[in-house]
Amino acid sequence: MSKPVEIIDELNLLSEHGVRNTRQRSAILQVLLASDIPLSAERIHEKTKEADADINLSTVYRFVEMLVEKNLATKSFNLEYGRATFELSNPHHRHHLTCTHCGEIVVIRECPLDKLCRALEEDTGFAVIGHRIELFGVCPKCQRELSTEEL
Amino acid sequence: MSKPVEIIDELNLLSEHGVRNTRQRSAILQVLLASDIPLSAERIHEKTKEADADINLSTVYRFVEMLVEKNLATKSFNLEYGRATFELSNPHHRHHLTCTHCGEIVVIRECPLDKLCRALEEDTGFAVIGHRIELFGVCPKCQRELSTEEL
DNA sequence: GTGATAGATGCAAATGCTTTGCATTTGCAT
DNA sequence: ATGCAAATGCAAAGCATTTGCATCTATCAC
Repeated sequence: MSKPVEIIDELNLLSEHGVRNTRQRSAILQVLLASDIPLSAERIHEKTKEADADINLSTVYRFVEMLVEKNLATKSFNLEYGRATFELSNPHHRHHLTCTHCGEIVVIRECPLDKLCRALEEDTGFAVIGHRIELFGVCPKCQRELSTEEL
Repeated sequence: MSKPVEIIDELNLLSEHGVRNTRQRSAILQVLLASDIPLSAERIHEKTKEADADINLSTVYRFVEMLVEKNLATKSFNLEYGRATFELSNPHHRHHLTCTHCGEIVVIRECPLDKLCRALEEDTGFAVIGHRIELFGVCPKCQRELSTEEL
C-alpha cells in the first residue's frame, strides 16, 4: 500500500520540523487523516493495529503530543468518554456536535467565534490564540427511542 | 458565620431534589458560590480547608458529580491543568478566556452560540442541549513579558 | 425527644488513563 | 557503511478519580 499524498505532505512537514519519519508515525498519521472526528490515543492505537501496524501505545501518546506541540494537531478532552482526544489541525477549522446518548458525531463547518475573538481582543487586551467548542445534544434516532420509552 | 442567602437557596434546591443537607455540602457550595471561575475538586477541597471545614476529597468528588447530574453545576476539563473543573450552573450562562502563560481567567458574559444552536437543530435534527467553550490567549501582562524576553 | 433508616462520609485501596526511565533499535547525515 | 541522536518498546510509576465498606448522621414517623 503506497502512502496517500497527504501523509507524504505531513511527513515532509514533520521533517521540516526536524522530526524523523518512521513506520509508526506514518501509520498514526494515516489514521488521523482518515478520521474526521477526534480520536483517543487508544482508538488510534486500535486502528493502527487493524491496519497491521504493530505500534506501542506509548508511541502513540508521544507522537500525538508532539503533533499538538507543533500545532499540527488539536487535543481535547471528551468528558463523557473520560479520555483525551486528538485530531489533525484542519485547514478548515471545525467543531463537532455529539449525541449524549449514542455518541454519534456531526461535523460543524461554520465557526461562530471568529468575530467574538476579535471583539474580545479589543475589550480585554488578550491576544486570543484559539478556542475549543463542544456541543451536546440528542440525535434524531435517540430522540425517537427516548420518546418511545416514555410511553 | 451565618450562611449567605444563596447557599440556603441552593440547599433548598437540593432538598427539593431529595438530597440531604450536610455541613460538608454547605461548605462546598459556599466555595463554589464564592468563585466565578471553574474549580478543580482539589482546589475546592483546599478552599474548604481554608474555611476550617474538614472535608474528605472523596466527598468533594461525589458531591460535585451529583451537582452535575442534577444540572446544578457544569463540569469541564482543563487540559493545561490536567484536571476536571466545576462551577455552578450560572443563571447567566458564561464562558471564560484563559491566559496560557499565567492562567489568568477573564469572564465572558455574552454567549455567541445561541443562534448557532437553533440553526443546528434545524440542519441536523439534533436536540441541542448544551455546549462548552474554552478560549485561549495571552493576557496583556504576559504579552509584555514575552516580548521583553525576545529582545 | 427518641429511634429507625436511608443516605452521606471518611478512609484506604483500586482503577485506568497517561507519563516516564531505560535498554534497544533505527532513521538519516556524513 | 558508519555513527549517533532520536525514536521505540516495555514495564513500572504517576496521578486524578472512583469505589467498597464500615461508620456516622440528617431526616422523618412516632
